[in-house]
Parts: sequence; C-alpha cells; structure tokens
Amino acid sequence: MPTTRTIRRSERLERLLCSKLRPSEDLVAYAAELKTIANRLADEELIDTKTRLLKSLANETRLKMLRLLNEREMCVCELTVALDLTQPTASHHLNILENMRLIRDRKEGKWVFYSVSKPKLVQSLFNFLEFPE
Amino acid sequence: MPTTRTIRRSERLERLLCSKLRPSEDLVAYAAELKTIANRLADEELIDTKTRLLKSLANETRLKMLRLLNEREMCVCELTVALDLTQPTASHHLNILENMRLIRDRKEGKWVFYSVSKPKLVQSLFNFLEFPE
DNA sequence: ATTACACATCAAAATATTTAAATTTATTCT
DNA sequence: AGAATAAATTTAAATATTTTGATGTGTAAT
Repeated sequence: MPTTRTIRRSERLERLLCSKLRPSEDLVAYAAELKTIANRLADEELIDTKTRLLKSLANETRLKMLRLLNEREMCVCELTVALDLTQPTASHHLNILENMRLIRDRKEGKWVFYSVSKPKLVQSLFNFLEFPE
Repeated sequence: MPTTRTIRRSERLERLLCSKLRPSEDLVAYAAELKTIANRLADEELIDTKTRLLKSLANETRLKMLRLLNEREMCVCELTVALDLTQPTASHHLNILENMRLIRDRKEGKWVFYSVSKPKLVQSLFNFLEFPE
C-alpha cells in the first residue's frame, strides 16, 4: 500500500505533467518510466560496489596513503611517520584500502609492507582526480 | 616539542633502519625524507579538494542522481519518484552535488530542473568506476 | 491580496565514520 | 622458554553524515 509520502510525490508528479513541461500525460506510466530509468542506469548491486569503492577513497588519510604506496612499498611504521598517524589509525585505514583490494601486504619478519595492488585502477583514479577544471 | 607518540614512532623507524630493510641509516634524515615525499605527493590543499570531490560522490543516492542527470535533465519531484526519496532528502543531496559544481540548476516556474554541469568530468568518473576488475 | 504550490532550509534524531588507548597476535632474538 | 616488538584488533568516545518533519521562500494562478 502506498504511503502518504508516495501519494504526495505522485501528486507533485501529476501537477508537473499538467504543466506540459513533460510529454507524458499518464501519471502511472510516467512514474514507472522514471523508476525504470533509475533501475537501468543504477542497479542496486553495481551502485553498492561503486559506492563502497568511492567511500574507501573519500578520505584524506587514505588518499595520501594511496599516493605514497603508488610511489613505493612502505611498512606501517613508515606510513605513521610520513603522515603523522598513530599506529592503530594507520592500520585501520590500511585495512579499508586492503578490503577494497586497492593495496596488498607482504610480511617480512615483524614488519608488514604495503603496496598498490591494482596500479592501473589507481592510475585511472588519479587521472580522474587530475581532470582539468 | 615531540610528543610521546612521535618518540614512539621514531623508535620504530629506527629499529626498521637497524634491520637493514631500508638503505638509510640516519633516523632524522629518513624521517624527513618520508615527510617530504608525503608533502610532495599530497599537498594539503590538493588533497582537501580531491577528498571533498570524492566525498560528494561516495553516496548511493548521489551516484544514482548523477547517472540519471547524465541521461537527462530532471526536476526535484521527478528525482524523488525515480529514487524513492523525500523532497528534503533529494534537495540535500542535490545541494551537495551542486556545491561541487557537478550539477547545475535551471528554474522554470515553480520547478527547478537539474542537469550535469561538467559532462566530461562526469564521463571521466564513470570511466574510472567502470574500470575492469 | 489570497491561496496553492515546488523547492530550500532548519532542527533534531538516527546512523556511520574516525580516532586512539588498551589489548592481543605473531614474529624474532636471546 | 621468555622478553621484545610490529602490527592487528577491540572498545569507546568524538565527529561527521544522512534523514525527515516542520517551516520558510519565491512563483503563479485566481
């Protein structure tokens, strides 16, 4: 059953159609069309995957880490010095990047060295970020 | 004056240098080198700008909106129907995208129509997001 | 002028993210 | 085996983001 909100949205859409700013005159058909476009362009699973990728990147510390690791492999203690972080904070952010498979780790003795695991994907990100204007 | 945390970080870095896993043997010089690399690759202003851009994109609703608006101009009430949102929620997210200049608005009577304002930048984003693997 | 309306804005609650002290785990060295 | 130690994990507090009901603003129709 439709909620009050849904009804209110339909009423607004209907008044938009009455205004002739849109070709359609059939409220139900037009609402269905809008939802269909949304589903076609942005299916839930794809959007979820892409949003999680963007969320993992949308953080100053993680973006800096990715730039550093794109330059060369570093262990956690090097990253804490380079970026002025506590060790748990560094580990937390590294874990988020690693979960998204953007970086990988290599253990050597007591140290854990991180590096970019998908250089082409990371380059594609930097290309986007450097987009002019 | 250095904090306890800074001292602890330096001690770890010193032990890393003792392990010979890194060419440098000079703690102070190596710490300075790490910070220099960080600053060169990721100056604060650039990182802040890029992080704000990524944050504006790292949300399911806003990513869906951008895909829809990339297809065609829509007014707020169309977006609320397409994406099943309340009107204030839609306005809130549109405002965030508009603040980042990703979309723009055009007023017609009582309606406000939004569209992508930087198609090439948006295309560059979608290229990155569609990156294989 | 009054009313209706589309959308913006405010305010408060719900939810998610970030941070770091404390602790645990796993490795090395003696 | 025991001590030292790099990093991971846990936990809780601080901070930021998201959501929506209520209200404000500007436009258009009567």
